[in-house]
Amino acid sequence: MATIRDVAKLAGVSVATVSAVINKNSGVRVSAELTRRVEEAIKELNYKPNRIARSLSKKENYTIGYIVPSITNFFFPQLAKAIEDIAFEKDYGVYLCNTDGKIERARYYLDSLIENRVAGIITTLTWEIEEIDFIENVLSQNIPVVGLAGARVNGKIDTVRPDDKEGARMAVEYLLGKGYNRIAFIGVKDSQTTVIRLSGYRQALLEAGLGYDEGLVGLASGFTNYEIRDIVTKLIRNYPELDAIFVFNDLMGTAVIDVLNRIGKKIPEDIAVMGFDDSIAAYTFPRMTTMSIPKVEMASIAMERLFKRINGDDSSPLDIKISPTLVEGNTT
Amino acid sequence: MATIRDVAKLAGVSVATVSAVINKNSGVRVSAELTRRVEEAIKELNYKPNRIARSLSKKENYTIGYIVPSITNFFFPQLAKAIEDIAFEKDYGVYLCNTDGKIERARYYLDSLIENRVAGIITTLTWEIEEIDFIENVLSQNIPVVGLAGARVNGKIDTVRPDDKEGARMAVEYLLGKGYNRIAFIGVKDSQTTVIRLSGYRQALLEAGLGYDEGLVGLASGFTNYEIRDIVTKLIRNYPELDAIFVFNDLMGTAVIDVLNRIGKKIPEDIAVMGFDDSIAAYTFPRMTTMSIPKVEMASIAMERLFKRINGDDSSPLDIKISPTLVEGNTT
DNA sequence: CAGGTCTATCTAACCGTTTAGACTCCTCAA
DNA sequence: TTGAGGAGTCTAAACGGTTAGATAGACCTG
Repeated sequence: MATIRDVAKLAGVSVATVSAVINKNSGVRVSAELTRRVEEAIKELNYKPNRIARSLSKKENYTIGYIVPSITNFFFPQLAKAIEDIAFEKDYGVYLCNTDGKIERARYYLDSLIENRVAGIITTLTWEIEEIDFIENVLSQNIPVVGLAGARVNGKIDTVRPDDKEGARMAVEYLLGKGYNRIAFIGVKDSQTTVIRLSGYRQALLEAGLGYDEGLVGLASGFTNYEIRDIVTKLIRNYPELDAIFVFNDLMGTAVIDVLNRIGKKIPEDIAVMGFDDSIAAYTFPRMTTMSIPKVEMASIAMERLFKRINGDDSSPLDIKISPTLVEGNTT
Repeated sequence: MATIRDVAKLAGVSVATVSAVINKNSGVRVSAELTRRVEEAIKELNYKPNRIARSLSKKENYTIGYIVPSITNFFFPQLAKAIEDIAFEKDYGVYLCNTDGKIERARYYLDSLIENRVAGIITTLTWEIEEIDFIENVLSQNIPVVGLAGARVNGKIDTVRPDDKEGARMAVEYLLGKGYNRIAFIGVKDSQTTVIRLSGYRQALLEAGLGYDEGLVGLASGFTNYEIRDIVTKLIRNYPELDAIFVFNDLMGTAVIDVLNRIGKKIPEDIAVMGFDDSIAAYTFPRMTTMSIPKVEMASIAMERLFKRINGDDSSPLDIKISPTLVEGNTT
């Protein structure tokens, strides 16, 4: 592969001149004649500057890392797209780091992103405690990190996320307003986001003067259908008067609908189902009622924060919450 | 940020020794005493090797690029996950390059991946002619490229893709077997994959002794609902006896179902709908009948080919076709 | 016309690794 | 006692860019 020295030799100039031609805007002026010769040589050799060498020399890397818990959860590709769009505009590349919910993979990627000297990292934090020291490790290497969606970890980094508690509260309030009053909640074990959404669910019930009954809360360890089947059937057995299920997110919501269909429950006549995040609600029939999270807006704000940090801003970290909005479907 | 020289100085050894300790398996032996001192210094300084420098020096880059037409099309994140999983195992990073269907973005990314000297590229080719010269450009820089899904471009690169023609033929054969005999096809304009799936549709009709009627084929320029609404209503107006629609992919299938629901058609009683790719069929209610593409298997084979090429294999390129399988749902 | 200024270009050091080859010891056989 | 061989460690030159500072003309100016 041709190098800048090959180009310089062929054009009969120095490497500095070639470099100046490549980086037109660097302030160094090159005569028309030499510019022409350099450009010809570049074409002749099909020369492509080596960004690795450039990064090393300039100590800057036009790459960011995006750490995502599950790229197959329909919610995240939409964030990924928004992130990638903005990065593209700014000439940044994006490293895709899918942790698959495994903390050792998050650890590996965080380390790997440091070693690759990325300019910054966008991450969805899902674990909580164990992550803190990794993040601090990254920050101590002067690589900014911004949390996108997920739960807040500490006050050390900017976070941009949906107002999960308020969103869940609104969702349950909506269900109550529709006349449902035996509402279950199904979420994910060991998920801080579940804890927060659950607290909104609880608050709405208490505000309405209804008690909070732990028996109405089911937590699954993942998104696999058979576990959700157990949870749903158990709920129905224990609470025959159950008339609505508020589910942690859309993906899980589809699993719940599937189970209800199989056991012959009519939606929404027998039981209403409501999702959260609007990642897939628009693609189900009947359309699932859900709380929509403005993903593009959220990702934009996160990226904006990240680039501010990359450019040296060290004001104190912000925790930005974005309000979800109700999208009424036909499952309630 | 600490460098290898800082570590060497603190440990009182040479950089070569530090390097040997970091790369244990390099064959160079280091005494226990010096190893200990180096490791202590690394910890003390929180030293992380700079992979950019390493890449430059070793002329190898543990990164591959994944060029994807649309990360928000549910089909692709599933491929992305499979690719990322395999890359992770081999200690490779993945650059996510979302072209959004824009050829200038594909061009940009291909160039950028060359400049970043990635080890290889996995790409879904969607355009056809214009892409060829880009791909050749990449190959001429000795960066292997493997086509995953999408249509074949030329005989210069390995391609791994579903057998689209056979899959479409099977789909239509299945519909005919169920007794439907006025079957429309809806696809995407300027898509080579549409052309291929369409040819399978045509073949099945001809094999069954039914004619091929161009009026039954609708092509949309994208996946937006209102355009699909026009296509569907026009089809129904022109062919009142229409009893089934075979749709290019699942994503589009959901749009078709949505339109049919809105105009009061019952599925599958009035009209059957069948998708392709099984990217989202499992999440719709009723579950959509579709042709399933074994995504993980396909991605694995593509990655296997890519790593063979990275390791110098230059046997002639293969075009590997994977047979889709029918997944019967409740929309037919 | 000497000296100053400006412009275009070049030389060489540097970014942080890897690694070939040189250099020391040390051991052991002849 | 000598010298060959090997183990452990080091020095210094790459890798392919960027860029500060040097250099050489060209052009003014008093």
